[in-house]
Amino acid sequence: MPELPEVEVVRRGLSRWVAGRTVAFAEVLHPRAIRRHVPGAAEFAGRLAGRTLVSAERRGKYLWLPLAESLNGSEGPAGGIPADAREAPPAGEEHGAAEALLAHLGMSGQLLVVEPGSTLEKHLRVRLGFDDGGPELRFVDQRTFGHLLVSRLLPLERPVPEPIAHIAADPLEEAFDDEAFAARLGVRQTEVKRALLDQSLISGVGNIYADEALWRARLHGGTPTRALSRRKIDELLAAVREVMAEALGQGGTSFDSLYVNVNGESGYFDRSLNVYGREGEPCGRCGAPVLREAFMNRSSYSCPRCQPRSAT
DNA sequence: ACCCCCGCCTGGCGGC
DNA sequence: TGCCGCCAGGCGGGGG
Repeated sequence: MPELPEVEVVRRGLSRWVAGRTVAFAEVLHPRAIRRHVPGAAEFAGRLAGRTLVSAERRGKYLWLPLAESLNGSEGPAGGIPADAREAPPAGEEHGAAEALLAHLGMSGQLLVVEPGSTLEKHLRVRLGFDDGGPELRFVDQRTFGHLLVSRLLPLERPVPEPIAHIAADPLEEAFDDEAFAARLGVRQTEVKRALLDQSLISGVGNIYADEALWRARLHGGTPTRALSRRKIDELLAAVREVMAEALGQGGTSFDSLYVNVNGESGYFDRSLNVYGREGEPCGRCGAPVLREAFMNRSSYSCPRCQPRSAT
């Protein structure tokens, strides 16, 4: 279940293995995977053919690859070498990219870099081949919550694809404004866990890292945001960043083989989770059994002693 | 405008 | 053993 750290691991893989390469063909094997690309599968494939994937960008859980007209002018050498030596230029400008290939992995999406001849994955949805004859990029997604599309890149200070203009900066971006976030929490009529999951306030935080950050900050998710002091909000943001940085250091969280990084290796941060999925197990801080509560047709996990409902 | 919550989709698995 | 139904997840959009 990819959240921000896992998506960042994938971005790095794309940056290393795919950036700078030119698409020879795109093949859509399941129309649902491109359902948000309104003009449809044929248009999607046509839009990508011949374009160079300039770089790999991320905001929250979204990934995008700015598109340029072919950089090399013509086809590269056959059996080409992966673009691992060069970090491609940043989004847009240098090559005038005004469009991007946008991806959201949903809960089971994978972007795999594999040899062209290799066996097609059972849940393969979209396939991109390159003009250098090197490894393909494959979008594999069992539960089809993820999707790909090509869209316009908005000419902002940091260009972002049009469909995600409403997604807030994530807490690992320099552009994330702690003070503005705190101010918005101060006037919201909602609970802190709902706020953490609201991608228009802060992006990239999913159910797992919300629970882990709340545990670290000793906050119950049901606490009204207006009850939080500025200091407590700072603690919470620090906790979010901490848990994400640790996960990133370990290559992302993985509970099963559904999540793998761009080369097919699983992360293992799940061994480090303190409360998520640990109902009944002792809290690592105080020993009280971890509590599981229903939340939005799923679950929240917390320590009943370290995270009392009234804490501010 | 703000906030809440349903529905989307699939496969693994628990229970009968 | 087989089948049914529940559960997981992010997020768009509709309803209140």
